[in-house]
Amino acid sequence: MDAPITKLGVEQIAERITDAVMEHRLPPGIKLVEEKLASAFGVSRTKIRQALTLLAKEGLVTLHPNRGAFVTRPSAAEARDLFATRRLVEPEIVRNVIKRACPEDLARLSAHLEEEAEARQQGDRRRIIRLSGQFHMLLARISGNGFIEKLMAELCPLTCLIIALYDEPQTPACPEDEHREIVEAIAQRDEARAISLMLHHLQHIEQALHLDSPKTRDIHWEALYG
Amino acid sequence: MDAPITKLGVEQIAERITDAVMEHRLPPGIKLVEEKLASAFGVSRTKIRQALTLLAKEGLVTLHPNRGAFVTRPSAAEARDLFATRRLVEPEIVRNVIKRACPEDLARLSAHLEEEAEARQQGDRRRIIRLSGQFHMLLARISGNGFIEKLMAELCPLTCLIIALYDEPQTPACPEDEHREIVEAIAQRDEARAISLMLHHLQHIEQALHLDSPKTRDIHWEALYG
DNA sequence: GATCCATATATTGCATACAATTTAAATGTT
DNA sequence: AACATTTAAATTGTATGCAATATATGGATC
Repeated sequence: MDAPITKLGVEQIAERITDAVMEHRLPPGIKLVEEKLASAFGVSRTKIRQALTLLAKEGLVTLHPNRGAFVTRPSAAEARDLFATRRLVEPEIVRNVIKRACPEDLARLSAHLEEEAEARQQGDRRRIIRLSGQFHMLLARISGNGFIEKLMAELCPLTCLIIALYDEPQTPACPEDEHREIVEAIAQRDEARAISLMLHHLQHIEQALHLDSPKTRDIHWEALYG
Repeated sequence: MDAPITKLGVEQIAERITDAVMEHRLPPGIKLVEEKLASAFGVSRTKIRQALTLLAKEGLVTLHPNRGAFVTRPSAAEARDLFATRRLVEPEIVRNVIKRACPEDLARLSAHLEEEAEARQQGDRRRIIRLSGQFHMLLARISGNGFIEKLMAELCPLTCLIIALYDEPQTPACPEDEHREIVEAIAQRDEARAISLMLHHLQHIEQALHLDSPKTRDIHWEALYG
């Protein structure tokens, strides 16, 4: 992907691949050939292999024995389970954020909203999608529960994947400024409102998906290298 | 550990180690030397390494760069976060189990209770601890949400680890027959009662811990090979 | 032209070898 | 004896090589 200043660790490789998936640069179903990744990242296959097993554990990648690693294509059922989980967990995140957020945390949230606004103005759809996911990951981090943070760090990239599969091609990534409203409610310590906004936000994302129509969306190979 | 009939896969190795941790055969803080594990499982270090990175991602193992892999010693704060997460997730599991459990599932739960009773009668404390954890993992599996199942598959072994660190040495693993009561309430489709029992159950486990006294419990090396 | 089979290529799975680093032991000094 | 310093052993981190498997290619047959 680009020239390695210093040798990348397994985690960093996994993170790079995750970012690529979140930005829809790696579409669901695409095969990840170890050798290609190895030369791309300037490391040996051994490390790539470790990164891929990590990503497989996260569910972002699916391993087919003797056949290789593929970016996961979540089923509609899995998509529903994912949103059910997020509806369960994210209200708790909001509660804890309201309890524990210090001024610096709120500043970080504001800064993130700015980034999102910027990406939206520039029409940088890929960055919008990634940042939308990372907003929820940031909230999870601020909430202070490492287990929930880790869970969200898995669910958000998967959500991006689901959007890639089931969303209408040119839908605006995250409906408008719902993130900003959530942050405002948090800043005002209005728990009920913040939770309600969060749940509606999740509902909007899920409703925008076509989880019923099993459109076998294929990979646009030509667009990949266009 | 024992003779490999067929070559073990990475996740099987991770599973074996997880079981050993759940049964308190591998105490928190102990070092896992790659070479030792490799010869024990009859595979090369490459595979062990992959298994360890997996376990590290789960949090069951902590990787110190250039120094090796150690069974995690969860802090009191992490223990509290873990139980907070379980209190959030397990009621949802109970709800879904009541919704979706078919007769075979209930039979499986009964069978598990029998196993637990047997282990308790035999005074096999290690098996009791492992089975107690696996009861919750079984519920999670029956609940049908893969993400929650995976989460519980991480939290339960960690709970065993926390018990090893913070529980009084000879406390009865899981307080009596609370599992049986939960299963009964589930079988009767009594959601409110089942959730209440589950929450009390978790509370009992957590209350039995001494999360305040930071007793630096060391490893009893002599007992390990006694 | 489609289907089957054989061969060749590409890719994965795994163990091993070696360099880098840490830990333990040995030696010397105060 | 306690402490610092050097030397040796053990262990991790990484790349590479080779066998096993899967995929692709190229006829041969119908």
